[in-house]
Amino acid sequence: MMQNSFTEENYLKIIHALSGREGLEVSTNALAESTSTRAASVTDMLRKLAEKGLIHYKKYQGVRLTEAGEKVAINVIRKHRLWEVFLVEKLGFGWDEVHDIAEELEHIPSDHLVERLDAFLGHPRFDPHGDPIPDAKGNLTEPDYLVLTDVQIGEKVRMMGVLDHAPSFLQHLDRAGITLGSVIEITEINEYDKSASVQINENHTLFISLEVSKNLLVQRR
Amino acid sequence: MMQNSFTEENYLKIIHALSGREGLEVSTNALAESTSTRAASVTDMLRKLAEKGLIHYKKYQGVRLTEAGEKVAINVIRKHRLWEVFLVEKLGFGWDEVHDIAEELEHIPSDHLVERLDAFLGHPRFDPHGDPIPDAKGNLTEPDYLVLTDVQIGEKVRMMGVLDHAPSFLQHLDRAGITLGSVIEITEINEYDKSASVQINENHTLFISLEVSKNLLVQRR
DNA sequence: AATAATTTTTAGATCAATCTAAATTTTTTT
DNA sequence: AAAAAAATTTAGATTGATCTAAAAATTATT
Ligand SMILES: [Mn+2]
Ligand SMILES: [Mn+2]
Ligand SMILES: [Mn+2]
Ligand SMILES: [Mn+2]
Repeated sequence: MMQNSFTEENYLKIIHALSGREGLEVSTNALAESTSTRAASVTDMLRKLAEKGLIHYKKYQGVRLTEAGEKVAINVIRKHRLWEVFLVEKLGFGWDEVHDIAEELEHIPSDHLVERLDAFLGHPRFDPHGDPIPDAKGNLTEPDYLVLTDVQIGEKVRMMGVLDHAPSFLQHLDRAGITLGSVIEITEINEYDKSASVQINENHTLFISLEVSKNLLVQRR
Repeated sequence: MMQNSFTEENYLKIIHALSGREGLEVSTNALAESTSTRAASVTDMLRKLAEKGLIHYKKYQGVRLTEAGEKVAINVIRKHRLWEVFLVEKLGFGWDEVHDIAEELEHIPSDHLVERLDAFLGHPRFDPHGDPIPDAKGNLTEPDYLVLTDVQIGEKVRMMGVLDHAPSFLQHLDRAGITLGSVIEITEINEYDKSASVQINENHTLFISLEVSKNLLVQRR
């Protein structure tokens, strides 16, 4: 049986991400957007992936992953996140620098390698952005965090992840002193623009915009 | 300026290997052999590499690397060997298991990554097979070892590297208890087939065939 | 030096992944 | 329910890396 190409793996990973935990149908245009290609190219690839039994595809109806496709996608995600842990924990990269490199490393095809890397890293459960790492059997459990916009004034929550993975956002958090595990207390919310004053780790206060709040995943304690 | 593809990098690396330290011309057929492709495909690729200024190529005359091509080739070799060190030293792979994986990892394109990996590994000078690792500036100095067939009876030498990198050969050495750094003393050479009796680390004796002797690099002490 | 053998290149396809432009289908609006 | 708009697919090209078969150039042999 033939291997999947980088391109195919990227499609599967993106379909997984876009279909969310409910496994909704993903549209051709959404994929064109995410893969930075044209809709016509997406259609071609969808026919191929369907051919290989990796997606359910009926013309004009959008796509979902098959069991087989889901397995491939989750394995790519596992590799991506393990490599990110390696880059940050072992090589000293910042969390804002690792995505693009992991985007390449995730396609290195060796089960043996992944399992040894996982052991070397101490079987981490989360990547540097707080995203859960699927286990060797392909189980991926998304913890149900809340978005900071759903938190009331006075509540103390813990920062557990981000929705936006863009370097610029991560660097913005660095400058604000917000990292995974930070304790955040909302002290004030401005009605006008929903910007907020927050206290970080009970020691410094700062303003954050709605844009930032919308991209922070937190947990009640 | 466009990046070099995996394929181009592999060609450059192979041209480097085949042209040896004298920088001899490499033939189309030799490349076809090494790349497991047909001569016609090689010709196509050579035109492209010449176009990009990475090789000197005149039809029917064979090829040599340009300065630019040499630089790319050495960088790929540097990455290959650093990743091999990582796989053996950090992930616990055997020296017979790492070549194919490094063959993929060598193409991951990030200078930042290579330099951090190099530092993480403690700036190793040699890979798990005894091959020298080029430095960050692209200096690659081949130590001049001798082949075991050039050693006399009674001489004690140190095992420094291998000419054959095939897993089967490396496993054969494992079974024989010969590793990098082993002290080898030739106690007898059979005229008929040039097989030899050798003593390893002053503690055990064994027979090795000419085939093995021809592939062992050693150093006088 | 002529002929034969070998090596290398050219010609013409194929396959994967992409594109643009045009056609078709679905969805939304009137 | 038509018409208009949007989304999707098809048709036909292009590019990179490969192939086979045939032609051309080089090298070796008589
Ligand atoms: Mn990727
Ligand atoms: Mn991540
Ligand atoms: Mn390679
Ligand atoms: Mn090696």
